[in-house]
Amino acid sequence: MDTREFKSSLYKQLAKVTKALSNSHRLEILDLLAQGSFSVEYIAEHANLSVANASQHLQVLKKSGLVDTVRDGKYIYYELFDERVLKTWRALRQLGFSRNHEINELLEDYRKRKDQMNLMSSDELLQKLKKNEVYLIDVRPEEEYNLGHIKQAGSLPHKELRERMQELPTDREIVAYCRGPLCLMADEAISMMRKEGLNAFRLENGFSDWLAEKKPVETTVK
Amino acid sequence: MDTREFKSSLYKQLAKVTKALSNSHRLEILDLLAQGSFSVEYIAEHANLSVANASQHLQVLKKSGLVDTVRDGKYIYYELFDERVLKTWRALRQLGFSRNHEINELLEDYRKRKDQMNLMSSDELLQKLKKNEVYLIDVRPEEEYNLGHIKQAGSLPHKELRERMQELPTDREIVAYCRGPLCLMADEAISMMRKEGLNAFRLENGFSDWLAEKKPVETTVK
DNA sequence: TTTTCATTCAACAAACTTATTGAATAAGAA
DNA sequence: TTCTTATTCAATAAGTTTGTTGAATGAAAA
Repeated sequence: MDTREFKSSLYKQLAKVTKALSNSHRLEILDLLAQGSFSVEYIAEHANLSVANASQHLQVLKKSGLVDTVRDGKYIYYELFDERVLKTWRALRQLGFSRNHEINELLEDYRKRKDQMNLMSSDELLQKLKKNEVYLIDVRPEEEYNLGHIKQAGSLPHKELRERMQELPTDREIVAYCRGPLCLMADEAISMMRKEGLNAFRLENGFSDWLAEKKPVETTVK
Repeated sequence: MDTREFKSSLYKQLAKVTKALSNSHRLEILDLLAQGSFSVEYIAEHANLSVANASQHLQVLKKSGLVDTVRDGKYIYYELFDERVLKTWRALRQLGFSRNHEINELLEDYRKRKDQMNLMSSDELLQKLKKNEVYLIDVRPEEEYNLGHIKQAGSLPHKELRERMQELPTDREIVAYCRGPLCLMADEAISMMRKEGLNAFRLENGFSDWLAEKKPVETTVK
């Protein structure tokens, strides 16, 4: 093997990883797996794919070494291979945001149409939590809340919000969060709560960034 | 546009960037552009592509916002859009190395066959440069040396090494470097010098990592 | 053992991506 | 203006990726 051939095969090997990242459904799956490990069925449902199709995408991610599997009973749980996958995904996401004007426009448009969105930074939230000035709710599905959530947050899944609205305090600021900046459950929750006259805010990013910033979390022990 | 549609289009936009990264030739081009800006012809020659093909790949990179162009006289120079592209490329490269066993095996095999490779870390090199204990050569093409090189390094392009071998000192350690860990010109140079009985080492990574570590560089002023 | 059911596989058509060719464009030099 | 030449474009064929369908696996439960 001469130098040129060798060089080409190096870049081809590297491209195996980037090819695995080059599909929008697989990016959405990675973003979901940043929350914890989930079964094929769960992933399929939450990424809006057929089970067979989700399974195929997951196998691509697995072959490239980005995710790993663990069997527990009847289910096979997929999870990110390690910290580095999360770190790279975050770098890519930021690059995508900065280099693609359309993404920012899309997000801004969306948030404008859903009332003017009230964002709170993670540092501000931390301050207010210390002083007990806010009521914090995690609007992700309960499975994800149980795997880990922001310390002091209660679980109020987006799907149950409408019928459980009366549990929320009317005399305090309410902050809602979900997975990350691309997760829209928090946006919908804020808009619903504001319509009811509640003083609701959205945590700027979400749980995956809270984790990355190494801020306090806790797990629901069964 | 409902939430599901909106979500899909967000991930599709993000995938535009990752798709641009999903080809081995484009990765090789990015690695080259980490050295400075170059014309289409130069890039084509150094990445072993036809000019038309290189032009097409460069346009893909440009459309995704990863690179930018500047015209100077007859030539159009392509360059990385900004620091973030470099940062993301480095994160991807590291992830690729860690997740793809074959890459490490390929590199190790290559270096073993080319005599046992003598690597020197960048901190060790910096120490020795201060004490004037090493003779440092940059084996990249002269164009790249002129755009920026490690402080105190002389230019001795890989192609000219054989006929200029007698310029090298026999009583000191010689350290050679090129673009980055995937650049093989330094490896070939070390192996050639060792055959001539010189005490030659390879800088562990290369110029792009030296830059990223913010170690001292200088530019050839014309 | 047999049944159940989460997951994977195999085959296919449709949609993309890629390298190659040769011609077109357009900026600078003569 | 005409010539030169770096770069891009357009057309094509070969190769790859994707989503769908329905059937096959194979581990756990009954």
